[in-house]
Amino acid sequence: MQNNKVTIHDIAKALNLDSSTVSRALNDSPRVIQKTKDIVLAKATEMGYQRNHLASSLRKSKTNTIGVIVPRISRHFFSSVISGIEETAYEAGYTVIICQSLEQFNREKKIINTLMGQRVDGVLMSISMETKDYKHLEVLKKQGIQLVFFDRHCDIPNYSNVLIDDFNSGFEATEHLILKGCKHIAHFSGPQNLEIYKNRFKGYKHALSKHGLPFEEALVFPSKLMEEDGRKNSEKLLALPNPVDGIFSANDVAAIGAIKYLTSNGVKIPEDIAIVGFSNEPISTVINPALTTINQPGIEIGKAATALLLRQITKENDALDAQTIIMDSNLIERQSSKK
Amino acid sequence: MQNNKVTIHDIAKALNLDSSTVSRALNDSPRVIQKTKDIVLAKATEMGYQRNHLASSLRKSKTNTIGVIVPRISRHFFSSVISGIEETAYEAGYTVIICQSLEQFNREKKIINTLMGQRVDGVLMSISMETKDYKHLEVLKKQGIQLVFFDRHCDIPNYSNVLIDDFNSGFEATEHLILKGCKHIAHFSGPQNLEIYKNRFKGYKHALSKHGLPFEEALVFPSKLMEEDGRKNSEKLLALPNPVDGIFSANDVAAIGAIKYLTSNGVKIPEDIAIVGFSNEPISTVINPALTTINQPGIEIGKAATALLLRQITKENDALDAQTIIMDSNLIERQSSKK
DNA sequence: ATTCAAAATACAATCGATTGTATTTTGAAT
DNA sequence: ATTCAAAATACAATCGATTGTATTTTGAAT
Repeated sequence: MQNNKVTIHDIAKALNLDSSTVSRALNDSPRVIQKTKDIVLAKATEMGYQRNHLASSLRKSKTNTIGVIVPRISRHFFSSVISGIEETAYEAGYTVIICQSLEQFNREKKIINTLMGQRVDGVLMSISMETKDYKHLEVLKKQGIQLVFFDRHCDIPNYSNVLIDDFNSGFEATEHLILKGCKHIAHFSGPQNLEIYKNRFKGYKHALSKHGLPFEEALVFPSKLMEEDGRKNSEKLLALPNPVDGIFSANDVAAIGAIKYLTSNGVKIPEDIAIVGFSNEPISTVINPALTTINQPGIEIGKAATALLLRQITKENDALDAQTIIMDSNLIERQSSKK
Repeated sequence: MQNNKVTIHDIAKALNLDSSTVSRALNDSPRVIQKTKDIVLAKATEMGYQRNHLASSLRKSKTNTIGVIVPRISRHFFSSVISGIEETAYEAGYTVIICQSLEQFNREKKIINTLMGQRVDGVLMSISMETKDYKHLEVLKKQGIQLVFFDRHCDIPNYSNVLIDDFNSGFEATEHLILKGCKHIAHFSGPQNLEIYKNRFKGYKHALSKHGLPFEEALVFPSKLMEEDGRKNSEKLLALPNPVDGIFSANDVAAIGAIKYLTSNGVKIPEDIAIVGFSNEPISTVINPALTTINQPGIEIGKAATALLLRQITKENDALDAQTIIMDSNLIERQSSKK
């Protein structure tokens, strides 16, 4: 009928006990006899008691809540990371608050503030494309809130990371194209303030140099890697005097844009231009031709990042050093590069 | 250096004021003179004060937090609804906690419990495919927590909903196939405990009867509408004595599975079999042939559901009746049905 | 029956912010 | 200078759970 807000005091009154005993009984404390625990538990269930998480957290100054910030949850890679995070967090009795920065620096800052106000015990994040300034992250750390980056990290000391080897994956993607016989390989690069895109780019350059191919600035197309960027880059690329025969795109979405534009303009993929993407988004298997890409183990990254964060949260002294965990990634060959 | 946990008491001490005055100053109360407000605000900023949301919510018994439960965030429809929810909630000063049931009834129940423990002010949800029992939702309501369904609702009285007209959309999808000349139209149906799938199915039947086509039980393929289900249904469907020339799938994912299976088995789409999906997932534009589908305005549904929930939360008397809002949906014609 | 350590439970303070009521300060009017 | 209502600020209780300390109860040993 009415607002059913049962507290431990109500249970205590009903049983002629003190609220402290009820609290200890509900928390299975050794200081309360089993018989009392049974009685309290039965009464709590009967009265529909729900522990007030706010009051409990306030008193313990521990919320058992972690915040997660991703650029956008609609990216399959991020939603699979989140699934991994939830699984590990849930097993450890933690609640997860998921937030999207939508690639906007201002939203990222506001989210950090909200999460601090909510007194989360820790934060897992992948920074936005616009993030170049890290003051908001230092504030977090100063508040004693643990922070672990996954995928899109910051190259600053004393922060923990769970990553894949972007340099090596970029290298692998590019070398794959070279081994397929490509000689003029373009690169769709992402914002260079993000380490991941910087490293994929470096891997590309390294593969060229290892195989004696010249690096040409004109073959590098920087963008935010949206589908539209993939189309526009492809248009420019077709206008180059020296025809391109391979593309390594720093993500799948831009690669998809390229495939759509190129095929509808009569370019044969992979015969004329072979393409490799990055992330193994589900659409990479649906597009025709299917897209060769680098698989990132999202769920495992989420689990590892959460496990690391929880270790940092529950350690007694704050002496646990920052660490970086590198997860395995691998190239999946599909039609778009099968020459 | 150390845990920077500034409270209103610290500010009060530093300024030789009472904490109540500091609290009122920070909340811009008319009971505090502007000069004092300025001083307090400056000091709060200087000391790096962050309001403790837990303490504030506990005292006010209002968290300004809403919980969102979706089957899975990786479905584009749901992530777009979430974007709409976040936008409206954020503008109104609410924080959003996003949870995934992963289509599991047990997870849904646990999530409801967690959200009650977190003392959310309201919940927006789309139920899981396994949900047939609504006791956990009644508990929510008894606790005085407002609930609004979107998309996957329950057909029980006194709950608010934001929906599209699934019956009519199912009708439109099927009639579209009929107008394209299809005579033997199969239906990939979803779990019939969910109203949306029941209504899409009803729409399908209505279209058949309106156009004088017989309804055949053998042409209905019930499943959980995963990609694999689409493949398996297609396999069975090809084995039917009377060849099918059209498919209305209750979601895009199963339709994609069908397109993949059928095209790789030499069936021409749309010439041999025309296909219509449901939801307008992004992959429906990437698949070849592109999939005709029903567009659901995710962002608008999210906004409308949140606005309705907030109205219910902030109304004084609990006399606001439950209401159902129907949002516009429309058929998008693509290659998969262009005969 | 009495003693007394151990076991069980009660008391009371606390987490940090809010808010109704009480007190002090301000400054215009005399 | 005094008065006094209005303005500003202080006092104290409170939200609900937790936890260190104090008190009561239990039951074995005498």
